[in-house]
Amino acid sequence: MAELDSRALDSPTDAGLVAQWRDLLARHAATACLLDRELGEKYGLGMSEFEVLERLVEGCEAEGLPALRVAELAPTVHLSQSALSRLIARLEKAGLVSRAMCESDRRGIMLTLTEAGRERYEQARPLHREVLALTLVGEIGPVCSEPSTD
Amino acid sequence: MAELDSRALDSPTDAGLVAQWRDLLARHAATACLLDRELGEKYGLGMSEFEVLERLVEGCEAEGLPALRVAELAPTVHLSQSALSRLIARLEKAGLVSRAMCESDRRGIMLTLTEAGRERYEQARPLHREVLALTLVGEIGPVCSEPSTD
DNA sequence: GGACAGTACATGCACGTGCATTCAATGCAA
DNA sequence: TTGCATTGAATGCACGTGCATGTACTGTCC
Repeated sequence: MAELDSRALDSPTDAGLVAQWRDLLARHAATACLLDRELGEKYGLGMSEFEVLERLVEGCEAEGLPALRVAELAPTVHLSQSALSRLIARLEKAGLVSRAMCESDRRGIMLTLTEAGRERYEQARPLHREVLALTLVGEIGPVCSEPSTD
Repeated sequence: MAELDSRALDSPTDAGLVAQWRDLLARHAATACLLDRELGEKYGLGMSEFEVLERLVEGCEAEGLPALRVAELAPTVHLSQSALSRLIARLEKAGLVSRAMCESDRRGIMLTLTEAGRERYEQARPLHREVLALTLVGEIGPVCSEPSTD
């Protein structure tokens, strides 16, 4: 007879899902916001910029190559293709990466981390880890640290 | 002698944090993207719009009041004050909520869910739960469902 | 009462994002 | 070889967001 109640209730399963989702949302918001603020303030990097630099470092170390294709990078960062393209343009303008045409497939773009790029990454990493340790451990506590709720 | 290695390595703790963060990022991206796409396509609601409607429904049910102050709503949605203000303006323009001056404190705004607003929420909720069930359970699997990676 | 700091919300502005489109290069088929 | 669908990446555009600011109102201290 539940259909008589216009305010349908969540099943226990759904309630759990919603709780999980809200916790995830809160953690994401807190971490992303703090990360953006801190990295931006101190190193001129956004969260995604840092992420891309990190993938670049890892990718190069893993394959021993000095460069990585944008197409390889794309699936690992959660950005649309256009957003990634512009992000890379920003990094290049900042002198942190350099774009070069890929010889084997001239549609592709090879990304190389510049010396400045690697340095910037190495400098920023401790702060990045610090933020994660701060926001990812323990209970989410009270409703904490929304954007502009310093 | 770790300082001789220019590529500092993460401590085991940090590595775990990073893994946790990446999982969270992936889940958030997948869920938020799908949620936005589905709710937007079928009910003309963004993820945050739905969230606000839901808080409104819950808040009213909890307090038995027909209205909620924006200030009460703010800390529960992970949006800046300005973003929330505009989101509410959108909801009002769509006829889903109505804004009224708060008598006890004339700076405040009382939000009321319209009949259309409640209906829209009730209609959209099953899809919302469906998406959560789809993206939140189990391992994150392969790098899945970035925006525009249909 | 009058001045003033603080709060609640709205708005101008710059910016990052996604979608749709465009352009170049590739692979395949006829 | 020519023609055509496909892929990699860049770009025009609209839109949602955060920051800084503005406006209205409240409470307090004098």
